[in-house]
Amino acid sequence: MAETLTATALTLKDIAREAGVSLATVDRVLHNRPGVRPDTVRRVKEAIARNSFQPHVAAAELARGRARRFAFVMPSGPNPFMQQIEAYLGEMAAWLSARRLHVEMIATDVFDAPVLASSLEALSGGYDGVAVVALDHPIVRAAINDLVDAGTKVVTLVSDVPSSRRHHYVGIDNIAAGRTAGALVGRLVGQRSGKVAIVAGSQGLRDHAERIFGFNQVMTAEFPDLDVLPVLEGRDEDDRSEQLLTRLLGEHADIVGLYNVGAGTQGVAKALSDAGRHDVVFVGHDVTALTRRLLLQGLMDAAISQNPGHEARAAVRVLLALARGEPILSEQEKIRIDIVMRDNLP
Amino acid sequence: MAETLTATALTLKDIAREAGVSLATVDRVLHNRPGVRPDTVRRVKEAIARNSFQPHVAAAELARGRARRFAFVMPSGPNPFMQQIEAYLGEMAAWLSARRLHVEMIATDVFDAPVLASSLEALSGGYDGVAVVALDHPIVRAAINDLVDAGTKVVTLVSDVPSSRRHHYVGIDNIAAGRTAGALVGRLVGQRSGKVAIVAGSQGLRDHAERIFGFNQVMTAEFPDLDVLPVLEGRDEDDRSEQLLTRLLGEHADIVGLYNVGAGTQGVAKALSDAGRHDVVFVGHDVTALTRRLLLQGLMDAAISQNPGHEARAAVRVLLALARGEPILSEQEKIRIDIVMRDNLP
DNA sequence: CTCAAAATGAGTTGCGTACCTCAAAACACC
DNA sequence: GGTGTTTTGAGGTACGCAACTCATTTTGAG
Repeated sequence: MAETLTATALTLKDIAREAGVSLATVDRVLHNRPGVRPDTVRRVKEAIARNSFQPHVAAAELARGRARRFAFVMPSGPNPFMQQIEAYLGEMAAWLSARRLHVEMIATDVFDAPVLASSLEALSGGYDGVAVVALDHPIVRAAINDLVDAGTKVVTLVSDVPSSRRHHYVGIDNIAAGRTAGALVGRLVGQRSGKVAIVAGSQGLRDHAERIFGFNQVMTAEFPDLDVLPVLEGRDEDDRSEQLLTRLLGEHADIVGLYNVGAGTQGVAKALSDAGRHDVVFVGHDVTALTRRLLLQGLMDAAISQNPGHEARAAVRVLLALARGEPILSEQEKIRIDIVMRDNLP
Repeated sequence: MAETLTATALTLKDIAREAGVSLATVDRVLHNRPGVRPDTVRRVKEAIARNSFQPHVAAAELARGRARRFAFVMPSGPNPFMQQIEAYLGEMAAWLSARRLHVEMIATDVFDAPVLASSLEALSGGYDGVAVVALDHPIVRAAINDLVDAGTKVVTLVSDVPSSRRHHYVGIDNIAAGRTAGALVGRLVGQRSGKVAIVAGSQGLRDHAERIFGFNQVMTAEFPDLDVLPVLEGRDEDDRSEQLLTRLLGEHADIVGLYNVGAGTQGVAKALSDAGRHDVVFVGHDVTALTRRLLLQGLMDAAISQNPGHEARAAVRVLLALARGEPILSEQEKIRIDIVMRDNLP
């Protein structure tokens, strides 16, 4: 009836006795310090495994003395999504402080590869962990690898650099996000047939390109009656997005669906609204003050959300687990693709 | 450019000096131990607040020595959702063990109020925290309150007992879940008009009643063309749900939507399938092996999910935070209502 | 067998808090 | 002013581990 999920608590001393060595040797093995014969290492590790020994996190943390320092390298300029991440980190202040963790925000131009790379290089040595919203570019990749080689734990945030040796990626699967958007547009359009517009920041951005790819995948395969128009590149700017979309709406009276891949939402909404096209199914990304309002008004139909709060906390937890050498709870740290409609607005 | 989110680390000794008292007195204040003059308490608390002092979690945890014991009181019998929660707790074994936390699963008949109540009473004193899937019944409420009075931290899981003095509820807002289901059915049905069926376990279950309430709210307000039929009570059993629904489908040729509020999904799917009614928009709850298959097949259109992994972890984290006297990260522990369609299946 | 190098043992200190004891001081009351 | 009670101080021990020193043992090469 009652079943215990955890073992009884052993200490390093017990492991030392078990392995027939001294505490000092166990310590050397545990921290990969030199000067232990391979055979002895094996014996100690076996004793650890045999008893499924876990070092007491609290004791280890207390003993190491120094506080840990993490840096969050984020885009400069006003970006609501990033501001939310920052705000959520602020909410964790007490949590961080109780664990003697220091988190610093570092703003830089993450869209300029050399600038970003030098910002990263500048961090070397000073931090135990770095979370970075990274551009996928060779020079950035090299900077990340340098950090990793210097012993710093690195996680990419929101936008990944899969070719680098970063320890972890905290963000969504953008192809799946695009697919989800496609399915939503297609399903919500219903019986009608017509054209579907796409507004993106730039097809050069990895995440945007992936979303568009996923979106087209679904549209082609499942909604052949819907005709996807060429992508408008609004550069995530409101004005430009509005102009481009306004022109497109004028050219095509039969647009029934719209996928806004990135930011520039304000402009997209204005174009739709001014053209009186409230019937167009409008799917976009992220829950912000603006998209929340648009959803409630009914102008926007659904938002694909990646929960900035979760991303911020996951990044911190992953960096901490990496720094401590703990395993990562991958299920917990995986960022899910949330579909947000009016009635499940968080 | 760089901005620090945390303060520098003080210790209790610093606070003692600041307040002009001894360490012992600070300790007494911090742990609400008797024998300190109100005026002195104030001075100490002021010093703590003035420096926004946070006790070092690791040190506190180490010093207290005893491990913490938590109990999870869950339904006996084969319930896939509960099995998932249990599985996720198993995945946390290393995490729990590194923090010297002991979690025990206790199976009982949670649908029998007296049985559940006595199971709860039996826990008194033995545990630091209890998570319980609770029926909302006066005798259960009393048992929960007794636990709370005995100093045990109590969280309700999945199903709440709001009238009790439980410290926290880990689960979704079921009215909002019902509303979301309603919006999905309405939107996915599209232009068509017709009837909508509801299959529930029982309207006596709080969570089911709340979901139906939310569902009807949305249908009435936003989809007047859809006619909601009386609720079928399938008791969460496959056979019964299938029979009832099969009859209903026979009686009404114009059913265009279906909301399955609880379990019995297998039966509901069979009824739909056997009747050849693949066109009916089918929205249900929870992502299990079955609903996953149905979503991929296209027989089911969307599942409202409450992420059992998140619930399991949140319950543990909340109990731990309560036991330590730490603040709860409410954003983090809030269980979101996930809309799962084929393309964002987790 | 010798000797240096490598491996290991033994021990210490400190991290910040909890929890405890005992004595001293302050206070209230008559 | 004396009494008893309440409040406070001073100090110690323990928690489990990290990180270090230094002495001792073992090993392997010549």
